[in-house]
Amino acid sequence: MIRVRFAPSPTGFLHIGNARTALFNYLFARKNKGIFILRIEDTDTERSKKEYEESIIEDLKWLGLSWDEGPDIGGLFGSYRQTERLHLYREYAEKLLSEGKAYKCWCTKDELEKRITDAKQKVAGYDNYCRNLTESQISRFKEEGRKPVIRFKVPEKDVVVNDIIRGSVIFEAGSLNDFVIMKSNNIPTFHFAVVIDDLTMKITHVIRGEDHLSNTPKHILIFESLGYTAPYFAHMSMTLGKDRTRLSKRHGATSVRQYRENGYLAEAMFNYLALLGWSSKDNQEIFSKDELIEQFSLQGCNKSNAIFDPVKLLWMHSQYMKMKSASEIFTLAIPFLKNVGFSDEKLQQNKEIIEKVIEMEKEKLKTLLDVPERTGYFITENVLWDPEIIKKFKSPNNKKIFSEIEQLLEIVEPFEKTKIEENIRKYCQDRNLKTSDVFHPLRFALTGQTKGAGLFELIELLGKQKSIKRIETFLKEIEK
RNA sequence: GCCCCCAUCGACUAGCGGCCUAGGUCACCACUCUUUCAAGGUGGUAGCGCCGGUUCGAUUCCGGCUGGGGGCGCCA
Repeated sequence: MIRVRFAPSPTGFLHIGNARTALFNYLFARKNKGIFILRIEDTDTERSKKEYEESIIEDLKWLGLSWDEGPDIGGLFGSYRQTERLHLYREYAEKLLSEGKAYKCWCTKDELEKRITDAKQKVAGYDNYCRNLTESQISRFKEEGRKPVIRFKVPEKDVVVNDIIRGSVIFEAGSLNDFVIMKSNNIPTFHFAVVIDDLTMKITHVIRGEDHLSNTPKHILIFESLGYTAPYFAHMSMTLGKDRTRLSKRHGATSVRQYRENGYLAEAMFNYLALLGWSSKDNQEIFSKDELIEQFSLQGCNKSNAIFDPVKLLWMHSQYMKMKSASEIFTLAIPFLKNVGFSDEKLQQNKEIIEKVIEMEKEKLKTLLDVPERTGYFITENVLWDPEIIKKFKSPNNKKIFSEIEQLLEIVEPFEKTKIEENIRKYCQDRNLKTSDVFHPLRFALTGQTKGAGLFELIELLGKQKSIKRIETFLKEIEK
């Protein structure tokens, strides 16, 4: 049985790059009918926060991921929160200590710093000083009240990482120095905790970012020292920003939370992320979740880093918007409509008309955030006209046109789009007016917008009363 | 400084020695449709980083260089 995990540390919102890692793990698990595990790596007691754990879980669920074992649902191999498994790490550390595969290091920060710069070593970092301390040295350190860390005694041997995506990667002996596995506060470091957890949770495949490739020898060595074989590894390419540096604040929205708040649909994000660093052989771009699960393979993963392109995401997103029904979009857009001030009552009252407008505008809606902008003017009581644009329509001629159109609308029967169009076009012809000289100002008067749905269906939907009222108000406005 | 990974249009990618005059998607440009903004349709610009090998033949295999990314923490 294949078992994979996604192991975020709760030190911030779910990052897009991490979301992609989670997604690949998820796809791999589902494809192979395996188990997907969520594990919280909260051993950084300084930065970890419970709220972040909650938000990460929320965002993963929103994205459409589900797991079979995790901190929120439990499982046979729990706990799934590292701070709740501390006894385990201590147990294994003791074992290594007693077998002479690890040792206590009493060095202070200052001492370490000094020794490292003095030595000008090839390998940056610790010089394994505390490997061979005498009894008297140790008792002196104890008397001084020093709190030791536990370091792993790195054996002098080559380590080969057999990576599913990258092939075999060789790290030569001597490129690693003794690293800390237990901090002085008796909490494991990341390197130790991952191994113990992957071991005890029976993880079969470790799928993670390439930033961990260089750390993998450490993990393999720990597995071996404990008498186990390491799981399979697959190091996926990194997600970069436009300038080929790590995706960061500078590049705009970087957390899935932000995209969610900006009105993105989870399915589109899911689809886009899956295509970063992975592709099917047949040029397909739009995939349902099931298709993705069906077609995913680690062999299809690209080795080179991928740049996150919000523009392509947006295009893909608009494709998903088109696939949604008007009523689905309405429901999804409710929070965004409320954000601009429409009450629940108001929205429910106008549900039908909003859905009609959505139907009309659907092709143009790129995100849910566009919904209030493109439908709000239908249900608002007071249209707001941009004073700058109003200026353009202030001519006496326009006043005449508007009042005549008003009268014309008064008598159109039935009040539906073809009839309205017929009448207004005839009016233009009779007065020898260019249609565009009438259509554009009219749209602006009715909606306060210079863009939007087809003018005549817009008028029909607005209704006779509202249309006339708006023209009247607009006339007063341009008389000012 | 040492170690590791990577390298096809601006971006995501297909390509796994001859099917390549390098294909698709986004973006971009042009045309088209059109009462606006879009969307759509049609067409187009644009790429194998460089230098050496191997081979009858290299985008594809090997080496070097260059460039980009990552790691070397009592962060994860």
